[in-house]
Amino acid sequence: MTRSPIDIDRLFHALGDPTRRAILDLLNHGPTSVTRLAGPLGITVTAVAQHLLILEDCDLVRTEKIGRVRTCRIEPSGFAVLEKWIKAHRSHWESALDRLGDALAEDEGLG
Amino acid sequence: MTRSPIDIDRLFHALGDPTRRAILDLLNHGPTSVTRLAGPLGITVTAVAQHLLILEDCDLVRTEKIGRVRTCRIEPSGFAVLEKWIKAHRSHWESALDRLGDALAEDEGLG
DNA sequence: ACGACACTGAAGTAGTTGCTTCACTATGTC
DNA sequence: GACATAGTGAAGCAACTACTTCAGTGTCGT
Repeated sequence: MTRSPIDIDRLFHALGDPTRRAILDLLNHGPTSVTRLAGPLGITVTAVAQHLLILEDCDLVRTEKIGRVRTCRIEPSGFAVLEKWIKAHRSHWESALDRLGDALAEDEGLG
Repeated sequence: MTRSPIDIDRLFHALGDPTRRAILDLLNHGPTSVTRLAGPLGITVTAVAQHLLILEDCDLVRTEKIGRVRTCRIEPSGFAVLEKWIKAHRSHWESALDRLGDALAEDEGLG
């Protein structure tokens, strides 16, 4: 339904930050709380909460607050969008490889 | 280990900008010059050159200056790094799907 | 040689980002 | 009820980003 470029824009932007990828790595070991994320990352819970908003916004993470604890976990649908983008572009850079081969065969003639 | 090198950091950051992805889209139609990129993008050649430095830095684009014209083309190796990162992380969010399916089923659209 | 062309380098700027601190609410425990 | 715990909201700040303009440098056509 959402095939706008804004989707992939937010997705790449979210993944472009090392702290956010570190959060994803931590969540790969299983769901955990905001405070338990902040510890190993060496930043405040406020900072983690801000990152989580961004990660949730592009469906890389899903969070659910039960009582006073917000439990965070990996949300696969965001990654699916990423894979879709790559799949859509793979043919192009594969053909770039072919073109390189052609260029090597014909050597020159570009302008 | 899946400890992210600086490589993937620059890669995601490069792809996080819509103008840079637009440059890649233009280059998908074949190699072209800096000036010919600047036109459809509606920005100055200086801005394009700055983007190209970033794209070259993470091997998404390769450029070659012949005479006074710098010819830019898709460089597949950067995309290969991206695919490698995804391949390394896919199992994690697939197991997240399993965990989710085991826990409960909220309605969420996944194509 | 001269001017048009393609690009480069430096410097500046408005807007964004990642993080902080402080004050606050809501929940669990005694 | 009192206190600690878990997280939220607002405001502020230093660093960064994407662009610009202006002044070059090198190259091509005539």
